[in-house]
Amino acid sequence: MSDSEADSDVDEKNLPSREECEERCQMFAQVTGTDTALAMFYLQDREWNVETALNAYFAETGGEPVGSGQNTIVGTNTHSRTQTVRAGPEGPDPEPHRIRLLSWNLDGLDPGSIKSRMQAVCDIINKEKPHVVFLQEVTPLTLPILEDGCGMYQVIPGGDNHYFTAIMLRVGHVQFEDAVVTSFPTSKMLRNIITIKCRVKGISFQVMTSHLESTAAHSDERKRQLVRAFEAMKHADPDRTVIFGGDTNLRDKEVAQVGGIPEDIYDIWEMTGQRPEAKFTWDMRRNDNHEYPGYKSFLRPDRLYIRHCKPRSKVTPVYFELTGLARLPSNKFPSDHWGLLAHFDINGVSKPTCASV
Amino acid sequence: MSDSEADSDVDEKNLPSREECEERCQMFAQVTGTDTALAMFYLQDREWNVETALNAYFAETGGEPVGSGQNTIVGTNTHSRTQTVRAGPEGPDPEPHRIRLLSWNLDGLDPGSIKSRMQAVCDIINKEKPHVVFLQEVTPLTLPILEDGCGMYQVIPGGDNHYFTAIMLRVGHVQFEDAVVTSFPTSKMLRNIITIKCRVKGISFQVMTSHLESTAAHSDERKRQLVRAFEAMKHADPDRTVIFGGDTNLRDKEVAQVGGIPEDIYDIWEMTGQRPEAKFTWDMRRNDNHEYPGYKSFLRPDRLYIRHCKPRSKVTPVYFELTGLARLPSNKFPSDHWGLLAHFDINGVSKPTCASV
DNA sequence: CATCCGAATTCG
DNA sequence: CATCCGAATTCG
Repeated sequence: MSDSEADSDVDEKNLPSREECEERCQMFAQVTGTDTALAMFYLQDREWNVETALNAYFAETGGEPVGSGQNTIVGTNTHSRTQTVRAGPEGPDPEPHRIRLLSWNLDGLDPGSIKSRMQAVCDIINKEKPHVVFLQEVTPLTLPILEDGCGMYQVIPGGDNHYFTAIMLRVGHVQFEDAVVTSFPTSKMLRNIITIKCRVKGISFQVMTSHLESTAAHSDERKRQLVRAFEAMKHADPDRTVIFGGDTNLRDKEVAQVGGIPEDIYDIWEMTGQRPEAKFTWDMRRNDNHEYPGYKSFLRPDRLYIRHCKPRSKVTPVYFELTGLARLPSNKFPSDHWGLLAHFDINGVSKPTCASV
Repeated sequence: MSDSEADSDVDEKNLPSREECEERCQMFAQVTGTDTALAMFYLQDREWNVETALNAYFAETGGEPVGSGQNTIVGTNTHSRTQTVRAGPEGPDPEPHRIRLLSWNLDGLDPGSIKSRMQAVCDIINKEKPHVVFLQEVTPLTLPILEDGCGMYQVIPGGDNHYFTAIMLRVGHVQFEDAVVTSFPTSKMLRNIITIKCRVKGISFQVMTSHLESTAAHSDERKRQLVRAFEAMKHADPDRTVIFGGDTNLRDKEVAQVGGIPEDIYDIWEMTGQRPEAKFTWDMRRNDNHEYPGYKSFLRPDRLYIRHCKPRSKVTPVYFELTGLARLPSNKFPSDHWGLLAHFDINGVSKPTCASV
């Protein structure tokens, strides 16, 4: 939406820096499953444009081209080059086997310290550099703060008034393919799902976030929405690794009441060992952003689910942690929810040798 | 329990009346699938004792004897003879193909007009003469009223304090075999199931009643109890027709939440045409035994379920009606619930010719 | 500008 | 002697 104001100070005819060229070789090698020597062969004749090089490679080798459909990676790559220059040169990926995803309900509805809370969220995102970020309770006021504060990210909001969800993709590291926003037909709270198809390190993903119907009183609608999300995961292209999550507002008994998690879908907190210290993502015992007299509830509304691609999984969830646990100078936490940071390893990929580091 | 105080005024050596003999011939013919001529042949040499005659018949023809197990029909038959004499002679069964079952929450907890309400219930039972009666909210005060007022019935209570369920069997028409009371382990309201094995017109039944956990707030416990009841129905002897019901306190969505009614179990109100006038068994719009300002709820807490015997069903539910719809002189209804009266037809049995009527 | 839990209670 | 509904509200 407001992602192009910084483009003018960069001459697109200039070649990228040596470090940037190395990074693009790594990316090409990652996506194609080849090596940096071949990458350099394709990139140096195409002004180091990764998309052009990849399309040429796939056209010659008969593989799948990048960026099919209406939304291609052209805009993303342009953005990527701009942003990468603005953010300064990066070295080669220190964790080529690792993919990270953050999900966070930002409590944009609480006006207290809203700007510094959102800036703290940006600082954490920029430090952790997750490839994909799921956000809930973004507002018209907080969206520009997040966009400005996370210049390295492409932001796809799921709404534009009151409060809504958004997905952020790390430019230059996530190849955006397609985004669709699907409303829940019987939601009384304008709830929906954002579904984005993208590639990360050569792996095709479908990432989906939602903020399912809130409060105990709306359990039935929430369960309907959960069932729809599970159905969408099940029916996604088998080639894609599907990750759905966000603020589901779920109670465990509700998951049981809809028949449990479907057979081929897994709760990422559960499959990474059910670490108790990462369980309660909304915990009044530790988080006093909202003070109510008398009660100290702790729940796990924020959840992530994965459905692997077929015929075999390409990533493995390896670690699940909470973030946003530190108080800000205002004495508030960034949100009343903790953020969820999930780490995935790419299966069967060992760290490549990095000759130039 | 208190079923023998009237025995002394009857000489057991006396032969039954002509009408009683005819009735016993009908019963024998019904059970054996023969005719009244053969029945008379067996009965007249055995002092018109139906059980002895039936056992002789089955011993000679290799069929299944009546009254296996610890609880035999001996006691019931003795009772039957007594009660029938006390109640006066009956003619032959005017509806030999018909079996009837009544279920009713009697609201014994409401002290208002309690005795006349319970007497009205007895009057209805004695008029309708259902073979089996399921009662809920019987109390220590109301149990003796029901026992005294329904002398033609054997009463098996499921508890003895506060309030509880009971099953009544029409003596001489229902052959009692066995009764078990099974507590729900997590009930906070002492709820249980009475399970009775019996025979009616030659058909083996397992009849079960319960008063499932009450109030909207205890939905989860109620659903657990429902699942247990369904499991008990499913696992009953395949030879038996199983009828479970009572005040289930169910809302339709709760049935859906436990996965719906199991495949081989049917809701008798539904399978008899879902007659709207027989739907709401607790209807504040029509029943003002309890007056609350402001709300007029109507629900269907009282339900009956059937699981047929294998390999094919022996009875068919044909009609489902409400009872207790008339105001008493006190202006109260017999209970705040209507009673459910279900009518079953025995499959493939046409009315026998009644030569002597 | 905003109040999310959940058992108990109110009130229509 | 007894208060069962259910959405909204309270209060811990």
